Amino acid sequence: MDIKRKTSVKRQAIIDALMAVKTHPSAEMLYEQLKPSIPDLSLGTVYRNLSIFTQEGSAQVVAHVNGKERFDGRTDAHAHFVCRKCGRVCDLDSLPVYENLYPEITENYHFVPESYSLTFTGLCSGCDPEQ
Amino acid sequence: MDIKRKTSVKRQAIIDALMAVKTHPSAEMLYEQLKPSIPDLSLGTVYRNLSIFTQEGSAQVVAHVNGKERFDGRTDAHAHFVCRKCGRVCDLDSLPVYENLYPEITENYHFVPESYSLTFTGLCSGCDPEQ
DNA sequence: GTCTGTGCAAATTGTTTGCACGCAA
DNA sequence: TTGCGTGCAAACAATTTGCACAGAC
Repeated sequence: MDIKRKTSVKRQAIIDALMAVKTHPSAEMLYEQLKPSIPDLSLGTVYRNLSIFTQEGSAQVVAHVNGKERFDGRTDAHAHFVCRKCGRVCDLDSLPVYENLYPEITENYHFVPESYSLTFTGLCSGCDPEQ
Repeated sequence: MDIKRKTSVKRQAIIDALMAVKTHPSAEMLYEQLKPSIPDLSLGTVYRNLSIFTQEGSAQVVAHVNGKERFDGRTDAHAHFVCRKCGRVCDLDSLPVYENLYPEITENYHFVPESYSLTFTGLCSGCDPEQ
């Protein structure tokens, strides 16, 4: 039995914005982005809806940068890169996928994996002094 | 030029405890563990030193569970498993290591990886209803 | 003596929540 | 009309920080 949800302009705007964007925004970044077009939006609503999306599986937390959760509207398995200097979070496509390790983990540890996250940390192209 | 550090009984006790333990404790878990043997230890000191260790590279944050950072005194590359029900954090040894992907990432994205984290989430052996 | 380490408590800050009202069904 | 959705502000909780003193060198 699913939880009843009504449609809502704000809820839809939040998930739309999250899916349209590649910045893996924090709740506040989303709020700032949407505020101009939805002046009566409140930060609490962004938090509430992000929490719902995360539980439903339509969004996920992909990183913690400077103490803030960063969200992703993509739900397919893919890796991320976090710049330790500027805090940028980027998708890394074209990397191998690791669901094939699930059986090995279950066999060796008797844990049942449901998802995984692969995150690389370092300097991004804008912050690497060598570039 | 390194930052000057004096030796300190408490600082040593904190890193010793972190390295001796496989629970990937939070700051408070470490505090509770050490408090009996070091009655005048303060939680702020645990936080301060964990922050130093993390910056130095002698410890790392390996997960966020229920809003709390979880630390690891192991610095070699290895994966982790986080139980979404009980919050246990375990090492997964014997999984492949992914530093070999660094050159590919640099070539494709012009990012310079310095470390990575591979974390599986699911149910642990104590929480899986099938077991 | 100088400078780092620490206890303590207050401050900070990301996130959650209670409440009254708005709005979809 | 019913009950979820939201603004607002207060509450919460993890973490950080200022300050005065303790201890290492």
